[in-house]
Formats: sequence, structure tokens, C-alpha cells
Amino acid sequence: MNLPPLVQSFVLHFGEMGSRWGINRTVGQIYALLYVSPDPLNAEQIVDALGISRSNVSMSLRELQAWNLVLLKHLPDDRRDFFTTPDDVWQILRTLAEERKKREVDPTLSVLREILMQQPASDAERHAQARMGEMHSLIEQLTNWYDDVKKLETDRLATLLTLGAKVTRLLEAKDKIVSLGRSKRSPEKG
Amino acid sequence: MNLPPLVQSFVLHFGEMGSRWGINRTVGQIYALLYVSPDPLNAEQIVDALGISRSNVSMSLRELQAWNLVLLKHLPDDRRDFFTTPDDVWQILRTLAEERKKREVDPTLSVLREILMQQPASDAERHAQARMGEMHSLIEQLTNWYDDVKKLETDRLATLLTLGAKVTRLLEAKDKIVSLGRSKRSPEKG
DNA sequence: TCGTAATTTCAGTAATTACTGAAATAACAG
DNA sequence: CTGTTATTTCAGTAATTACTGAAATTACGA
Repeated sequence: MNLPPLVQSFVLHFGEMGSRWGINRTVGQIYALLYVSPDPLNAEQIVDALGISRSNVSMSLRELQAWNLVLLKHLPDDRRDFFTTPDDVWQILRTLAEERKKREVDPTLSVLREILMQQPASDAERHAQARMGEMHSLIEQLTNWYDDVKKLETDRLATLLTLGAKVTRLLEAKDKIVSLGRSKRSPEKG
Repeated sequence: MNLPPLVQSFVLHFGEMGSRWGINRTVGQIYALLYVSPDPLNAEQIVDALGISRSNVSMSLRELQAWNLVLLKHLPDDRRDFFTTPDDVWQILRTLAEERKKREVDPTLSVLREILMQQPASDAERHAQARMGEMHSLIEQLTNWYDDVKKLETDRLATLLTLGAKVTRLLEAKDKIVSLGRSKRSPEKG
């Protein structure tokens, strides 16, 4: 491996974390390298930087493309492929979220839906189905929220994050006001 | 494998997804089985249900315990260990989020912090450090939001989710009002 | 302390995943 | 076409991860 020390630490870390993130070492290292490189890199440069085989680079770049995590660039009068990551980290986050949802959540959601359609044939199955129903509606709530939030432009998203749980304090206040207003006509618990 | 068909589909799916979720097949299957079982199960019952070795069950339960995803129960006059999952799916979600953060995010955050302390020795390193800084602050914003939100009780969290992006519409309105109020004294762009 | 059941550990093996080098394919320029 | 460079494919191998069975350990009750 042939990199400035500071970059090397980063690249090695991404390599190690790769397995925890569901990608492999090489894919992690290549992504890290592209992320910190000032300019797009071609395959040969990646080979030189990381000291891995050309074919491994080819396969790993293909993997990163399948994840939509890299951009393919071309220089004039040069037919080699050059790769970068998007400049905007928020955009990277969006892509990551989208792809992980597609791979890690959607299949489960559809399996759950299918099972929930079936007729339970015993108490055990009835109970199991009820549990799967709970899981299903939890995931649905999460993905609905996600679908809603992913459309936000970056600065609105940042606002939402900064606000965090404070929002619910507003809601508490609102609840009080609403229930006060309602209390004459239809009083309720609480 | 010896399970009602409906449960078996669920268990097999969790097994297959296991690798995508960073756990292995057996761990996924055991978790799924415990999740849908009406009562806690002991190791022998898991062996019978899934048709895997006793030692594999032992190791996989240990793994699930490391993730805080299962509860250990004891029946009176029975010294075997029985395992379940929490009843509350929201609690499960919280645990999952906490553990994934611990394993998948925190190490990167601390590596980034360390690297950002260092003195860059070239333009390349300066650029890399700037990029890592962007990543670092993105992750910090996300984890701050998470720390804020994780404290909410379940129904407040559900409210927050249901509201989703609608919150920002409130904010837009608020922005307008505030800027209107300010416009006489210190007019600004927008 | 002995015996028994429950659980864990771990060396060996099976299964899976990652990586390489060589060959094939593609994309051009002359 | 032919030669050259870039990229991909893929069979074989290396490395890693998962799983098993046997032995060891633990936790009791008699």
C-alpha cells in the first residue's frame, strides 16, 4: 500500500469496517480512497495505491457501482474509466440509506406481507402471525417516515436533525391546547 | 427443521437475510424463532426446531446475548436456560439501533477524530482531512439527533415518525413569520 | 464427594467468500 | 483488418467464517 499516512489510516479503517457494513475489505478500501482523493482515479491508480490485483479492482468497482456509490468520469482523449464519489456527503448518505433499505428492509417487508396473507392453521401459527404483524407495522411506520424525509433538500433535513426530539415538546404544548379546547364538548382521560 | 410452515418461512427468511444484516444464518434463524414463539425456549428445543448442533445453538445464543437481543428466563425447579425476545417491538428497535451504532458508527467516529487531530504534511493530506471533516460532522449530526430521539417514550417516537417531514412545513411557516417580524429592523435575502 | 444434567469450549472440518492470474472481450487508432 | 490498451470474466486457490462432535466445565442434588 502506497499512500500518505493520514490517508492510509482512513483507508485501512474502512477496510476493517467493511465486513461490519456488509461489504468486503477491498470494496471498503477503494471507496475510502476515492472519497478522499481530490481527483477521480482510474483502476491502475487504485491498484498502485492499494497493492491489490487489477481484477479485484474491477470487481470491486462493479460492486460499488451496483451500490450507486461511485461516479464514472471520463477525461478528454483518454478512454480509461475514472471514478469518484459525489462531493456532497448528504447525497452519499441518501444513496446509502436507499440502497440499504432496498437490500436489508424491503425483502423482509414483502416476506412479512406474504405470510400475513396466509391462513394460520394452529394457535402457534396464529400467535406467530400476530408477532409478524407487529414487526410489519413497525417497519411500515419507519419506511413511511423515511419516504417522507428522503425528499427533503439538504438544509431542511439538517434543520430536522438539529431540531430532533425538541419537536415533540412543541407537540406536547399543542396537545394541551387542543385538549383544553375540546374539554367542554367531549372530555377525555389524561 | 421441524416447524409449522408459516413459522418456517419466517425463520428461513431471517436466516437468508442474516448475512446482509451482519449476523450469520443460524443467529438469524434462532432470533426469528424466539421472536415468534409464544413462550421462552431452551437450547434443546431450538436444536429440535432448527435441526442444528447443540454447540452451534450455544454459540449463537451467546452472540445474541452480546447484542442484547434476547432475554434469559428461568422456570421454577428447572435449571435450564430459557430464552425470549422482548415483547415490545419498539424496544427491540431501540436495542438494535444502539448496538449497530456501537459496532458500525462509533469506531469510525473515533478514528476520524484521531486523524483530524493530526498535522497534514501535504496538499493531498490537507484535502483528505477536509473530506474526513465533512464526514465527521455529518455523522456527528446524525448521532446527536439519535441521542436526542432515543430517549423518547414509544408513543412520542411514533408521533415523531407519523409527523415526518411535515415538521419542516411548520418550520417554513415559522421562518416566514420570523423574517417578516425582523424585516423592518434588519432586512435579509430570501 | 459423587453423579448427573446443562452448558461451554475448542480443534478439526465444511462451507462460503475473497482474491488472483490468465485468458477473453471490448474499444478504439491506424 | 491489425495492433494496442482497457476492462471483464472466470477457474483455481487462498482466506475467512460457520458448524460439528468430543471433551471440559459448571451447577447443582443426593
